[in-house]
Amino acid sequence: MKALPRSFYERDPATVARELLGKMLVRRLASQILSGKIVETEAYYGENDPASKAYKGRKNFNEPMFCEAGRTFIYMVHGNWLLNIVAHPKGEVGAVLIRSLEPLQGVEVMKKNRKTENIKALTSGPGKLTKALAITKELNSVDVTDSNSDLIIVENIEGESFDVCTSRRIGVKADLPRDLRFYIKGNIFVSKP
DNA sequence: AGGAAGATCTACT
DNA sequence: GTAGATCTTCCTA
Repeated sequence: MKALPRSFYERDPATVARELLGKMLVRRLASQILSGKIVETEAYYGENDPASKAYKGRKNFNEPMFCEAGRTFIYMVHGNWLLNIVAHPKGEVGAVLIRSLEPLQGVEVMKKNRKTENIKALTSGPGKLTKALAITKELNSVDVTDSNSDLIIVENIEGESFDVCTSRRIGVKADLPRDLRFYIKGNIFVSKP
């Protein structure tokens, strides 16, 4: 299992968000592996983006966004942990929010974590997928390019193709006049078609 | 101390 | 399908 290189994340957040679609997110637990295909993402910038956590400058909790690309940035909103991957060209600030996954390995564990038998409800939303994969603040700032990490992102199984759709970001109070949300067309695990 | 935040679940009109 | 309560941290006063 080979993680994507750091250079993948050292580009414009929107580009990274677009290209993360179809990649595999792998969560390594003590006894098992949980994984899912990334089907929905959103890009966030730094000081020029009013919706970004980094908008009001560097704080303790958003520290990772200002650091090396290719790490996680996890924070709590409305009682849910949300998973971001730090992504930006060197010297800039930005991150990509993982909004939903398609479950691949460890579905039974995910069902237990989510307390539901409904496959469609397992990972079809940013707060849901973190519960399903047992992602909490403990995984904040983990390096997803290091194959030894408990959370990594790897290249997709080859040969799969799909159409990409874009839209405005979801749930954002003050959005930029751009489409910064990307998702796989027709995938049932996308939170909002 | 108080309120806002990238959301989710439930229960209804 | 929409509306409301409630989820848990971190920020600002």
